[in-house]
Amino acid sequence: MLEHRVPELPEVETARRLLETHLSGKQITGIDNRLPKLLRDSPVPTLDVLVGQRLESVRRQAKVLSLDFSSDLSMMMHLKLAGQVAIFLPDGTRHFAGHPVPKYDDPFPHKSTHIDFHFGGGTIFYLSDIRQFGWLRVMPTADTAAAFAAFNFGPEGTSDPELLRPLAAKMQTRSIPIKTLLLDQTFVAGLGNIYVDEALFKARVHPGRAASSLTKPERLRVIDAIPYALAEGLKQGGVKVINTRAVPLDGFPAVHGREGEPCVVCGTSIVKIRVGQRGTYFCPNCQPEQRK
DNA sequence: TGCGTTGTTTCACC
DNA sequence: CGGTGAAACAACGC
Repeated sequence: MLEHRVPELPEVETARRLLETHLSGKQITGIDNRLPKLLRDSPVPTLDVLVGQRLESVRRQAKVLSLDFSSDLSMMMHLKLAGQVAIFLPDGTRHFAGHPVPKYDDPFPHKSTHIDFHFGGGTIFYLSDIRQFGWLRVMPTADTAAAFAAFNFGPEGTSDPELLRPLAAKMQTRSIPIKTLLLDQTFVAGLGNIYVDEALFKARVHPGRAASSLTKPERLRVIDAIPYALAEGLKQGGVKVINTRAVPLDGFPAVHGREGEPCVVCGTSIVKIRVGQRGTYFCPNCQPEQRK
């Protein structure tokens, strides 16, 4: 079983920072696109128009990135579950965000590396996607606002808990499992399967409970746990790769992917169930199905 | 070989 | 019409 580091918001934000730090101000000198179908529903159906352009900024909303170039063109990008951003600098250092395949010390381009973006000065941005589920769209920068708006994203999960407070009332009106609600990007933007499990563990709420069944203290704990879990992930996503190896932080994730292992809080074995068709990990003692 | 995998969209149904 | 749950979809490893 492949170890997953699926691109959720912390990984996408890490990718944004890498792209902005290492590529902004640089000009694209050439693009080798070996998988043109990644441009799905793209208003401009080719990357060729970006050659010769300079990257000005990199924006993110939820898990969607926009690379904004000179001449008012933007490339929107979604890494979905297996996208990887790799930046090779002329000094030989490599910087990564997203899925762990290709591995950090593999030769590039890897067989799952689909696009090479060559930048002035010898910097290369490799976009890999072993599952080929991600997408790119090229459009005028002026059209990105409408393109972002069309996703109808809820508030950013990284927001101050105070700004997320209105979500408490909305939870009361929904009968679906709290986990399913938190995965809905129009409810709150940025949580994926891993961080939802982590947030609900932190909040001590069973993932399968109907959102409307949560008490007020539970709703507030869930809201507080959303930015907490994302910040924990960002802390790890931002960890530098040392000697071409990613170093996981101790204790994270606390429950996701740890079936049968002891809960870090109480030692009870972590249990895996399915909630809304998703593999779901939780501690049956810390997150009881019946309110305590 | 069919199942599991995730983020997102679509669809049937009440 | 809207909420809900399930299926579909992308590709591939096991």
